[in-house]
Amino acid sequence: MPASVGTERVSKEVLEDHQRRRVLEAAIDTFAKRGYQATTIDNIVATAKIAVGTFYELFRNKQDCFMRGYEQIVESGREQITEAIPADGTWGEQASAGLRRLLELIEAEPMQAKVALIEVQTAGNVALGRYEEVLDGLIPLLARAREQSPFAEELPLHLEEAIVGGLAWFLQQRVSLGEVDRASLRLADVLEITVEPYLGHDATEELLEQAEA
Amino acid sequence: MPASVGTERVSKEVLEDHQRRRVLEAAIDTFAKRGYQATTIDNIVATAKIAVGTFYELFRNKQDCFMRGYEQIVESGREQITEAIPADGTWGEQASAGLRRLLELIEAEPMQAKVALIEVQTAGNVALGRYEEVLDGLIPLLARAREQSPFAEELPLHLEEAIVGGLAWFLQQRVSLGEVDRASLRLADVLEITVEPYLGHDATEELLEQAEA
Amino acid sequence: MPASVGTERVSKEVLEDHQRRRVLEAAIDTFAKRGYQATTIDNIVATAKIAVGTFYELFRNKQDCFMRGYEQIVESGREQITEAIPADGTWGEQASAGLRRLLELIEAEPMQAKVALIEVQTAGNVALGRYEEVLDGLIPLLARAREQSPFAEELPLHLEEAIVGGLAWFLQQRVSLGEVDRASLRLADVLEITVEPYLGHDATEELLEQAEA
Amino acid sequence: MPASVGTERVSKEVLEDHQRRRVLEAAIDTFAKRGYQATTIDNIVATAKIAVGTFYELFRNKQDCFMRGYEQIVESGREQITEAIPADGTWGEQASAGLRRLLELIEAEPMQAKVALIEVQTAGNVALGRYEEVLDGLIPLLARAREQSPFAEELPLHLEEAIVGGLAWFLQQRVSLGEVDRASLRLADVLEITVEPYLGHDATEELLEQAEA
DNA sequence: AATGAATGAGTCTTCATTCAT
DNA sequence: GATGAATGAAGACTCATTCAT
Repeated sequence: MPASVGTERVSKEVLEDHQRRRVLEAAIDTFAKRGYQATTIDNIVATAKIAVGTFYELFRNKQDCFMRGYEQIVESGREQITEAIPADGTWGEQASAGLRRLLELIEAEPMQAKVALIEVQTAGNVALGRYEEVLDGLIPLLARAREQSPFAEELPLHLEEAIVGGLAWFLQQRVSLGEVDRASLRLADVLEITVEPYLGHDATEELLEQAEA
Repeated sequence: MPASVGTERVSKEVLEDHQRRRVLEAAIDTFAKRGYQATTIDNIVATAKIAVGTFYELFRNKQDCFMRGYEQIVESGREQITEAIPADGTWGEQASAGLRRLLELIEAEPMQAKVALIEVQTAGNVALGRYEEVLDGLIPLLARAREQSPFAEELPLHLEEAIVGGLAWFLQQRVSLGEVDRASLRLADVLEITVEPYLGHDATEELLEQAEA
Repeated sequence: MPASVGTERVSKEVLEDHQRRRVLEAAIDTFAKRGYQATTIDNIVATAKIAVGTFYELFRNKQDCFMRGYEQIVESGREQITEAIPADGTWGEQASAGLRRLLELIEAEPMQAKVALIEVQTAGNVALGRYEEVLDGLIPLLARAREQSPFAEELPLHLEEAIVGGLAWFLQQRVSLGEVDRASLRLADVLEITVEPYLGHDATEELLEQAEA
Repeated sequence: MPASVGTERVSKEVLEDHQRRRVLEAAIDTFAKRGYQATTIDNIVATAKIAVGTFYELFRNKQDCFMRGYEQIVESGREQITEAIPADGTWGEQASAGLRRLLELIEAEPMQAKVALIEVQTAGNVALGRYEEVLDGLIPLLARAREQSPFAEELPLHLEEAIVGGLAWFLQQRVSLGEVDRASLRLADVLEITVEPYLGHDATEELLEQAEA
């Protein structure tokens, strides 16, 4: 009965995956509210309404749970941002669209944002290392702008690193203050941080007007 | 005997202060080596060669000990950097001199740097909040450059915030990789991140030549 | 439909019995490899390729499973040893044949030997009590030799108890070291422990020659 | 102040040792009453009237606690038995005196006897291994009798092993049934198991009369 | 003033057992 | 009849904090 077995197996894995996702949502909320260190397994299972044993069926331990939650946030964020980026746009248009979607995501899911931007730095060395990896992954995307930059010659060697750090810091500040609404978290500010160094003031203004149209 | 009592009290406080400083050094090393969360009171008192009771005589708890250590690092850093800044220089010269001293401090005391740049973010919300305050304290110092900037009109609203975040990120990366020597942690890179946005490429180059002369 | 029901019931019981036997083999292997305490129900069902629920259909709990495994080993051992004993031999010949078969069984099934001789002592008081019962069951078999012993008058009151303990200890040592091959586990040694006290040195030698012929 | 420091240190270690001994007594009682596996740290600390943390100050874990208890029993037993053995006696007289003292010890401290003879076999592989070592340590003491045995030529190769196992088994049975009084645990039986194989029936009888005189 | 032994609350983690499907 | 997901009780162990000396 290979077909039947196959179906069963798949549905089992799917079910487990589905539940893991559900529990991760609860876990992310808990991590966001209490902080990684202050969160206990009991807190998570109480929020997720599962038994302790079930938690350990789904995750190796608290660290594993956190990391999977982080990866889920990053992955889903990446997907949604990629979706928002027009394939045939200029670099500036793509950056603008992607960042706009990023801000929308933060506004829509501030808990996830808190975990992905703040708690990840407090969740031990593994998490911190992964966080650095994720941010470093943005560097090549930024670097592509150099080709089109009128100031290409003069751009600092570590510009991308500085921009990534600056953007992360800017967002982290807003998120930790709970200022995640459209009015506090403006595309203008974010474009000035990330795009203007490459394209200059005027081109950035134009992108902004385009985006708001 | 008010005078006598006064003297005793002062000398007692002075003594206690002196010991606290000594213990803080040990604590900072321990925090740097093991990470804030993994550090136990026992670890600290073992390194400092004091008794547990004495620790609680000097500090309210681990958090208090960490915060005082952090403040000590920040305070001593601020003093030494202030010392290095020429009172009669231009903003660029002052920034250059201050940052140069900062890099020297990081190279001289990598443990302190690790605590002040990395561990502070993992030591709970109080510490993280204070860290943000300290970084925000740099904003007005940077903002003073706007007056002298040829591009004053075009500078982004949140430029300072982005620069501070970018600088912190850049330094954090180097420190966490242990790359704190002169060759890895170059003044050129740091000036490009912090000064160039205000003064432009050429002026920054000049400052660099000046500094290396 | 009493006949039908009867048939069903019998066949059901037979089936269940068959499966239980199969599972017990897996359980015995697991107990031998991991030790009684370290063995979990999950270990057993994984080895036996059955579901947890099925395990509880077949056994009341881990203890019950172990005890049935132990009884199975003892029963099958008893049967095979009985088979090997010549009905018309002298006591010495019967003892020699039975012990020879015992050593062959240990060599053939070292896992079962480990469970029956070692793990049984660590599986709780019930198991230990049953183990003592089984060994005590050997006492009358040995005691039959008194009638034929030239030293009958002088034989110690508790000779059988001492012999049983001595034999068990000797075998336990070999099994726990994995020395269960013919060369390490010699009939000569075993006969000297069990038979010589009754029949003396020369008669035992003769039995040995007979056995090796 | 080296003397003072020295004194302090010694007294500290002595104190800790003293307490450990006190706790071990409680632990031995608990192990004897509930069995090794069923004994929890909480059981022990409740009986010893100490805090959990104190337990872990004194022992690495339950296993460590048990092993130290076992070693203490063995050591103290060895000392007292050695004391009881006349330096200038024949081997038979020494054996008789030593075994007599052993039986007295078992009667006086049945809890210790239970731990040293029974629970040790259920306390995991390390304990079982050490138990075997201790019993094996008796083999050379027994083997010394061969020199004086009239049947030296005919003695089985593994006689000592069998005697040790037989004696242990005999004692274990009595102890597990609680039959540890003089009437149940008779020197006569023990001498017949251990001495008679070497010296024969009559010499053993004589030793017994001597001992009871 | 300094010490460090003692405390016990708080967590993680395992695993026997149940029961809905 | 078989399955294995879910349960949660139970136990080991850590470590911040106190307090008698």
